Amino acid sequence: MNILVCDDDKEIVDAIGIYLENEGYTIFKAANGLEAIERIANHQIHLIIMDIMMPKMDGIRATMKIREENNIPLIMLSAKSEDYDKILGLNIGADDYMTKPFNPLELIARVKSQLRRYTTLGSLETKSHVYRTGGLEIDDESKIITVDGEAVHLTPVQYKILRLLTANAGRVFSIEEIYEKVWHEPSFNPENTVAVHIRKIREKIEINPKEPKYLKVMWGVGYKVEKI
Amino acid sequence: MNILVCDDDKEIVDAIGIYLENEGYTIFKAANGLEAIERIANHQIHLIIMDIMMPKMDGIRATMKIREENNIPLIMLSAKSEDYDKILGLNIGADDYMTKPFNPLELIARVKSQLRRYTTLGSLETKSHVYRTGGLEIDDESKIITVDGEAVHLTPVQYKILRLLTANAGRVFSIEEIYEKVWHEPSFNPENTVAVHIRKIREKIEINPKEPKYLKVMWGVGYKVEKI
DNA sequence: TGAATTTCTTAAGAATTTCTTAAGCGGTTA
DNA sequence: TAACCGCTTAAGAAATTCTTAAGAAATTCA
Repeated sequence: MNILVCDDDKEIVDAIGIYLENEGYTIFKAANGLEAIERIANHQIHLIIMDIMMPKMDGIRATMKIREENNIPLIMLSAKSEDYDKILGLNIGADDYMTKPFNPLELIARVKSQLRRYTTLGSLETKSHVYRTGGLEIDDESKIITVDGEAVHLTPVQYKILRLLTANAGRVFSIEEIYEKVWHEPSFNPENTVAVHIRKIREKIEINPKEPKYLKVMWGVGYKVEKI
Repeated sequence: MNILVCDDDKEIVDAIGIYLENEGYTIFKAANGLEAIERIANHQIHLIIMDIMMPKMDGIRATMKIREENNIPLIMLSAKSEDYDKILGLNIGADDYMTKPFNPLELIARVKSQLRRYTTLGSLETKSHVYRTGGLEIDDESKIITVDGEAVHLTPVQYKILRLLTANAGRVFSIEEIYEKVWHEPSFNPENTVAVHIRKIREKIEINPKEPKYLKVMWGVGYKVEKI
C-alpha cells in the first residue's frame, strides 16, 4: 500500500513516514498540494495524509482538485486544532480528518481503518475507472478512449481535457478553469492554447467537428461535454 | 515442496527448518522481508513462514509487496502473542496466522493443511502461474516466456518488467511506477534505465520492435502491455 | 581469477506533442 | 448593418519524450 504524506513541515513528514513504514506501508512525500498532485499523476497512491496549511497549494484546494479530477486515493486531512473548524462543515471530499499533533497510534489506526475499505484479500478493490456519455467512453486505467467502440488516440493534454469534461459531463468549464485543472497552474494564459486542443480533440472524437455531438461550446462561457 | 522460513532470529529459523526437513520439505531461509522477496524471485517457493517483526522489511510489508506483485506462494505469518492484534483486522493477504512460540506439531499440521491445496492437482485451488495476452505467455513457475509458442530468454530485470506489465495487461504504468515495482526502491531515477530495458524486451518479444504488438508506449504517460 | 553476461549511463537524433501566431468565421449587440 | 468579441482553424516553431546504440560498470558463472 502506498501512502503519500504531504506537509510543509519536513520533520512531521519524516516522523509520520517512519511510523507508517514500520507498519509496512510504502511512503511517498510531498511538501505542498502541487507536489502532491504531481506524485499522484506518476505513482499509484492509495491514501494521502495531507496538512491543510501549506504554501503554494493548501490541502483544501488540493483535495478539491484531486476530487474534481476524479482521482481515487483516500484523503485524510490534518490541521492544528485551532484550524480544525476550517475543515469541519466544509464538504470538500476528504475521507477523514484529524487534528495535530496526533498520537501515532491513532494515526495508524485511522489509516488502517481507511485502507480496510480497499482491501479484499490483499488485492485492491477494483473501482470503476470508466467514464461514459453516449458513445464516448474513457477508460482511465488503460488510458484508452473509444467512440462507438472504436479506439481513438489522444495525446496526454488532450486526454486530460476530455477526461475532465467527460467525468463531469454536463458541467461547463471556462477556458481558464480548464487551463488550471489540466496544467495545475494557478495562472492562466490569454493565448488560445486550450482552444487549439479542443479543436484537436474534436477532430478525433467527433464525426463532424463543425457540428460537435459531444464537445460543445457555450458561447462566452466555456466548453462542456454533453451528458447523454 | 519448498518452504521459505523467514525470521530475524536465526535459532527459530533453524529450529523450524529442522522440523520441516524431517517432514520431507526443502527449506530456504531468509532473515528479513527483503531477503525473502529475493529468494522468491530466484526459487520456486510454495509456502513462506514469516515473522511479522523483522529489521529492514517486516513481514507485513513483505506480504503486501509479494501480493501486490501477484506472487503466488502461500504465506503464513507468525507473531508474538502481544503483537498478534497487529495482523488481526488487517487483511493483507496472508493465508494463515499463528502466534509464537508455536508447538512444532501444530506448525507442521498447519503447513500440511495449507500445502494440501497445491497437492490436489487439478482442483480449482491450484493457483494459476500463467499470464497470457495474445500470443505472449509468461509462466511464473518455470520463469519461461513464450511468444507464439516459441521460448524467449529474458534477463531477470527484463523478466520482472514484462511480468509486471503482462500480469496487469491493459493498465498503463509510468516509468517511475515501473522502477518502484521492479527495483523495490521508493526512489525514482531520472535516467532512462527503464527505457533501455523496454528496448531490450521489445527486441526479444516483438516481431518488429519498431511497431510493437505487445509492449506499447503511451506517450507522456508510460508503458503497457496490450490486453489481447 | 577471468570470461561472459547483465545492468546502467550517456548522448545523439527521431518522433511526437505542445505552444504560438495569425487569419478567418460566426454570433452578438448597438 | 457594422463593429466587436470570441471561437475555429491551419501551419510551423519550440519543447518534450522516446528510441537506439555503444561502451562502462557491476555482477554472475565457470
